Amino acid sequence: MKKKPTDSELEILQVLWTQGTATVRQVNDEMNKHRQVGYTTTLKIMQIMYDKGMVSRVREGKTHIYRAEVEQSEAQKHLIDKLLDTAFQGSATQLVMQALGGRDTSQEEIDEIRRFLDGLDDEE
Amino acid sequence: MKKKPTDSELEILQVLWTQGTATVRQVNDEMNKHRQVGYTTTLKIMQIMYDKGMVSRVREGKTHIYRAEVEQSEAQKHLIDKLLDTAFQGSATQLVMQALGGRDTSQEEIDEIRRFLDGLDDEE
DNA sequence: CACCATCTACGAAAAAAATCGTAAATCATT
DNA sequence: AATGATTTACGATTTTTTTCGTAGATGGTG
Repeated sequence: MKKKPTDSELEILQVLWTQGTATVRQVNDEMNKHRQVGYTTTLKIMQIMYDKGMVSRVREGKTHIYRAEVEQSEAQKHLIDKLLDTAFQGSATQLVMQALGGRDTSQEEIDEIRRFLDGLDDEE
Repeated sequence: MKKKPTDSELEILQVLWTQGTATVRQVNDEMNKHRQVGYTTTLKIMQIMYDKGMVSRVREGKTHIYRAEVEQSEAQKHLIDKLLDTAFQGSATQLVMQALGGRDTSQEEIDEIRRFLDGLDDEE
């Protein structure tokens, strides 16, 4: 899966990632909480994703139950790579600081990141 | 500037951000270090960006000298917001960890982020 | 079994982005 | 002033993505 998912594809993947599996209707309902999209539009995109191998599906009665075939972490990594490349001149540090600044981050989260950083030290 | 720049626009902005100002040719040359793009293609996109107000330009002899009218940090913030929303379920922490893990981060950078986190504590 | 609601399949259209060819303008040099 | 190189302007084409209408299939219910 080399190529970057489109925005719509990402929206759909997101639903599948959190729900594990879902029908077109479930995905569409979920998307409509955020913005209005027609059912057949969602269906079409999911069919395209199926053709691309980004999702798999099994027939259950007359409906299809979909599952993401792209690892969330994989996709995230790609997107970050891309972002680093196109907007942060490759500096992960800059990205991290921008992600944390200008956004309210709870103390727990900050601590969690500290522990994460501690883990990084050891590995090298 | 509410709307997200396209990928090509970002590539161009990136050059302008680092160089300060640049002609179409300079931008195009820079882009061709990474991938092959025709001169008129770059020109066209920069003209579109000019129409959108994303860049400004001054005439210097027969050429135009362009400058980004979008703050890099502004654009970065938007992009991160978008990314958080579409691929990280809104968790900045997850994004940060993904950005740092699976990538080799130097000790200095880690320390820099630590100091940055220390700064965040105080503010609350 | 007929009806109804819901689903998938298919294709076309619309919208958004990217690419490039051609022509006209500009400038430097002869 | 004519030539040549480089630039901008403009428009057309192509490609990618999104959207949706319509038709046909399926399954449940009376």
